[in-house]
Amino acid sequence: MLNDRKRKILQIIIEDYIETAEPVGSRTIARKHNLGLSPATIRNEMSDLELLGYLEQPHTSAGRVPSAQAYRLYVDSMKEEPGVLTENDRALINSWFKERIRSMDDIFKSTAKILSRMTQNVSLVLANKKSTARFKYLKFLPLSDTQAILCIVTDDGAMDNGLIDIPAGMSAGEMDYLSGKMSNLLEGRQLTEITGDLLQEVYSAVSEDEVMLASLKKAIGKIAAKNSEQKVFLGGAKQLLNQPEFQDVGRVKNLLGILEEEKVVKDILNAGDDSGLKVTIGSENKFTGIKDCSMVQATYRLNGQIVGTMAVLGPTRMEYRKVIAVMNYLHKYLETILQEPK
Amino acid sequence: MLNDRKRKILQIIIEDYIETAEPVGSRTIARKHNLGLSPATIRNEMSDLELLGYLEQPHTSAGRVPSAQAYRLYVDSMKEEPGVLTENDRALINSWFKERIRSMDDIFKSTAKILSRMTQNVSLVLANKKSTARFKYLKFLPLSDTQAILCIVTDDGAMDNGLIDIPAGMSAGEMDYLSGKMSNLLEGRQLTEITGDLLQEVYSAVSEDEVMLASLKKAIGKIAAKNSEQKVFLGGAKQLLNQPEFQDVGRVKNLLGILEEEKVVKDILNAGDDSGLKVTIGSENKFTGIKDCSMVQATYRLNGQIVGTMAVLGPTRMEYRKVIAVMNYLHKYLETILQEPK
DNA sequence: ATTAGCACTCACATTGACAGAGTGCTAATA
DNA sequence: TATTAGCACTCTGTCAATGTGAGTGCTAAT
Repeated sequence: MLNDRKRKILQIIIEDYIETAEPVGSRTIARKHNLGLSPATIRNEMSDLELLGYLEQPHTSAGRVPSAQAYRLYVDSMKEEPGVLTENDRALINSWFKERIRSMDDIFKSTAKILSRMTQNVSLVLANKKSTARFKYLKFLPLSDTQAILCIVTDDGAMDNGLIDIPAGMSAGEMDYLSGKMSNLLEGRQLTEITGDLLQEVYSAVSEDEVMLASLKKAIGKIAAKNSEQKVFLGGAKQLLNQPEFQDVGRVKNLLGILEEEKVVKDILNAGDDSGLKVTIGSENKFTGIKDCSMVQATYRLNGQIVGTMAVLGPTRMEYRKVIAVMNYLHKYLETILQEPK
Repeated sequence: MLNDRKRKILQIIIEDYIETAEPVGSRTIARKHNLGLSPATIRNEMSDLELLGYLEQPHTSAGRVPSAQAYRLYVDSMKEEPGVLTENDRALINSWFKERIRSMDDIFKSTAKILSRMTQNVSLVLANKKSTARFKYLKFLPLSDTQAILCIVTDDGAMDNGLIDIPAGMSAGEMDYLSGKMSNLLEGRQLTEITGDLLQEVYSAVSEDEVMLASLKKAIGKIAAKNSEQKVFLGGAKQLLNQPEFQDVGRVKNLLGILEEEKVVKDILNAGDDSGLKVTIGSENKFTGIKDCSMVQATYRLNGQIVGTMAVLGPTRMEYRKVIAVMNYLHKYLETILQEPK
């Protein structure tokens, strides 16, 4: 469809525009790149490219600007030769992570930070906690005469707890007996499975106290909810202001408003649960408010399970090559980190 | 020091400027407020006020703008008649909280949101988790042949856990014995007290396994660290852009940069651990980067313990009256909410 | 003590001229 | 037939000149 020369010129325009944020003119191209072509020829080609929908003109007698369609082509053709990070950048990432990972949360926080730092754009990281951990056993730890702590241990070694009411005067022995029985009956179930009905069934097989049942239900519900919680980490909102397209305060306000709504951010990130890297350009985005932005998004998994999603959000004029390279590297890096049990 | 008329005029200027963000001129004052004074007289008074340091002139032949000193006076004189929220606003706050409080975190999140909504400024909320809870008992829950879960229960009913290594083949009975002994020896201690030395001492009284001791140390350290963690909640960064003083992108960038550095925000909020409400105006702020802003800050407590700090940060031209009213109300409201155990 | 009047200052908006960068078209050229 | 030189034209951004409006300070009159 596009001959080599057109393709070459288009690429030059895109990369030039990405770099300078200024409409690119024929003369500039001829001067900067040694194509052996006069500005006039280039003009003709550009005219064609505009007709084909790859270029746009902000106004007569301005240079030209790549269209969403052009970026699409650019990004797609990049898939074959993805571009690599410099040794320097990789070292930076490695050392950054080495220094500050203490908890799971730190991993996500660092990811957000690095993404925004290296790409000069906003980063969004969604930590998925939709756990598929299976129930292993539960235990009651006495607290006072009428209260105890419910501990739930899952097969991935995590545990959680909640406060429950117990019949006054229940002995430690009784509690152990109860928990042992229940553990046997519930072992291997998904945590989310242990809802009202199943719990009721199991419980009534071993005890009759209604108060305790009710508080057990409540506590387990809370734990299950917490375990399927999704957490959002943002980074680099301020980088936005370095981008010329966000010199307009209205636009910044718009985007900041979106980023502040945690629910919206979650929706955006959850939408892209595809495999691998996904680039959405301009109006390809389905969410109002970011239709004039581009987003590069990747989902990372552990043993097939989705652990989280990371994304870079910025103007359509984005350094796709660099962004994709960073994401690819981070992606691989994180999967190895997550492999080691923390 | 200031006679009544000067005081009155100064107040008018301050409130007018807070409302319009435009330098206030003598003629405007005469027109808007029925003082029975001609512009010329007002001009003379304004001239005096400028000499006294209460007013500033952006340039000759512009109106005048209140100085930090003027705001100081304004805020101080407000202490006597603090200003109250409208019934409407109070209802708004009440219903907001009623709807979304499920966990402790929700309280802080909501606080941040409301503060920024109602004041049109950035809000910062610091949740203090510097717990003074005392150790109650610990328990080991077997996980595998070489690992167990350490549960630590404190006297406030909270509990925490961590993974530890155990000597291969340790029986449940042995674990119970060990935990019982240690619990007895440690009961009543502050969590942070149980550092290396004390733990070592207690542990060596009951067992000799070095591997287990090491991993115990690590796990308890982690738990103690987590319990003294402080969490920051922000709200309304986008409101900033509605303020005329933040039409300048550079200034926004500056402030956003600060807000993104969690550590800096913590420092700022921790600095004001005074009692009650604290207003810092302009250069009264000790932190570079917000020296051209004002901050209203309140610390809330529960049984004398500091639970958190909330603050509103904005331009020196801030609706102090409203902000203070909101903070006062929230402050009281939160203390009653926090009273009820969650 | 207050005020009317006046000269003066400064920011800001408007206008017009002009340079710079770019385009499209046509005719000449390889 | 593809390329290019040349030219007229268009649009933006900048700069200087100018006028307007809001405000001040001072002086003299009330």
